[in-house]
Amino acid sequence: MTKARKAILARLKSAKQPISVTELAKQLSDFCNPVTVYRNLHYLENNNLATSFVLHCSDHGTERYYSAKEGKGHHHWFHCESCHQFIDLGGCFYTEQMRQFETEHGFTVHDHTFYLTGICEDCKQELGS
Amino acid sequence: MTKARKAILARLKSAKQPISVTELAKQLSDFCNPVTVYRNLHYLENNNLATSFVLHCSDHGTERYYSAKEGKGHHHWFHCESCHQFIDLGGCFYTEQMRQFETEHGFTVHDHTFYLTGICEDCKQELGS
DNA sequence: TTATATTTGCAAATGACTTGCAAAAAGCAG
DNA sequence: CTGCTTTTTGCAAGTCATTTGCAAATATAA
Repeated sequence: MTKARKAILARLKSAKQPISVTELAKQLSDFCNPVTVYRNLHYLENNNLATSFVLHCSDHGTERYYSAKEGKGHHHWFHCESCHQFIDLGGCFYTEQMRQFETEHGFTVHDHTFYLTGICEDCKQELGS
Repeated sequence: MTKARKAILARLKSAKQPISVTELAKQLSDFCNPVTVYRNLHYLENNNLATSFVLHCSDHGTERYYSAKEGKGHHHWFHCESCHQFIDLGGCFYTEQMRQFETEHGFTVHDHTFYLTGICEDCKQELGS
């Protein structure tokens, strides 16, 4: 495992929440090229060391967010469109419902996407709304 | 309302399922410029005549999909990554859960995204899997 | 430690989506 | 209708996330 790869994975782990490629590349800019970040994220995801999802945020547009895969199954998140922090909503609570949809409609689910966007508690206070 | 606008809205209505801007622009290519499609979709969404969401599909990448807003509240969809048809999962079933998350975490939800991707019944048979 | 395979950086491409600007169409007052 | 103001359109060009070709650099294996 190369040092760039190691650094990227380490940053994903320390982040404790999903992080966009743009942000990750910025943070590691002294360390490696953005292209290397993209390529290693693909590598990590293919090798089950990271997961990602695409999220659209009004400030930053549509971006893919990555997090380290460390045992604790699939999670869903709330994203604050003011401070851009994520809040963990806990483990995936849709497995059962997805099974139901599968039998009801006959399709096979390969993936699912769920996330919330809005304003977090702290930002609500700061913005006085 | 201009003829381009009318045509776009008509197509959204006749589609009965979300349609990507790319696809919509292709279908209306004899009729108006893609830029006009983009601009009118923004107009329609701002005026509550259309809704959209961002979906990532392995074949077509990340695109925004639009549908006409005709009374019948917020819906969620399954997207087949083979034939690229959508299957309606019915009205939104997350309102209650979202309220719960809001009180639990103190944030205010502005929007939520949920969709499934996979292979539909018909395509499973055709692909013999 | 040399030969082979993988990874990196750079430059350039892709593709969805946006924007500036001047011409064309739509609305509107008289 | 007709002239005038506002909105919309098309075109060209620009963003921005993400990908790709290629040759140099690094890692891995024999």
